[in-house]
Amino acid sequence: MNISKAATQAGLTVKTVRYYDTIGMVCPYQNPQTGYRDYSERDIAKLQFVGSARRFNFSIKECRELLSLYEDENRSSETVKALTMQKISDIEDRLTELTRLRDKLAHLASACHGDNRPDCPILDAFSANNLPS
Amino acid sequence: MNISKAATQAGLTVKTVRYYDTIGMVCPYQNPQTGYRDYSERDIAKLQFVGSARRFNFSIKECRELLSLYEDENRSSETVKALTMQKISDIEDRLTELTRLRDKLAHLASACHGDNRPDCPILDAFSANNLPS
DNA sequence: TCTAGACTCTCTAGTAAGGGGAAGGTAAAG
DNA sequence: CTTTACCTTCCCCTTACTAGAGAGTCTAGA
Repeated sequence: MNISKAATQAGLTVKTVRYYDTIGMVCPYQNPQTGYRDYSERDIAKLQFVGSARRFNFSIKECRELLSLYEDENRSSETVKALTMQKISDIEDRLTELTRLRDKLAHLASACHGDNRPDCPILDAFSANNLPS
Repeated sequence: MNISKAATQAGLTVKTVRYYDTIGMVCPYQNPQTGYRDYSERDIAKLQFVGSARRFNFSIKECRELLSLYEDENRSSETVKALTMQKISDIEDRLTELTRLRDKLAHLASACHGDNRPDCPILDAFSANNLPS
């Protein structure tokens, strides 16, 4: 299967699929005459797997780890679960941080009348070295 | 004031402060003999301002915009408020997305026993091209 | 068979926002 | 006067791709 069909099957772009080859994550057979890549069903499955994991916020490095577990017939599920729990924890940290930022910005915005007058509580807060700790 | 003191005052690293000079955001006087940067009080205030805005998740580009408003004596607050409301909206979109991801991952993790058996609902979900839409 | 258009390849460069570290000049303290 | 602590520029590294140039290849229709 050529690269554009492979990309479509996996819900990725051609550029991304090619990128996954260059970084050694999903490497299809490559015709030595033409240089064209040829994706097997197994390659497609791997692309889909990586695509899903990426959409679940796993980094490329983590995807590599998950992929090797995915391909290991004798794997145990504990490593996968640990990775996932860690990812959940990362996401929750980010959620906390973003929630706090939103609340602070909303507070500033509510104090700003937003009209043509030059005084602005938002800029005042920033210039006061107001750190969103 | 030398760059390391300026950085400390603004809660930034020296590298970051130097970077803000090279991209033309906060450019101090630079001694033509030694090449040393010399930060004025006004430069420090601008660094603090940018530092705060960055910590509030504004991009460099947005910081530039805010900074020019900050320096404009005849500004009106409506542009600042609009930028802030847009930023709040961006953050809320991200919050929604991350919350959905966390919930889906938590669901998968709860279905995974996480022991030494090789079957794993998390990997199964990924390989099933389960898209976190 | 020829050709047009669609597809593929590699390669370079760019993105955001700096971080790491080398090589070399300068300032301040003892 | 020397040591140490700064400072400078320069270049590469990071993440996860994306854009585009220039050139080769495949396929369908005339």
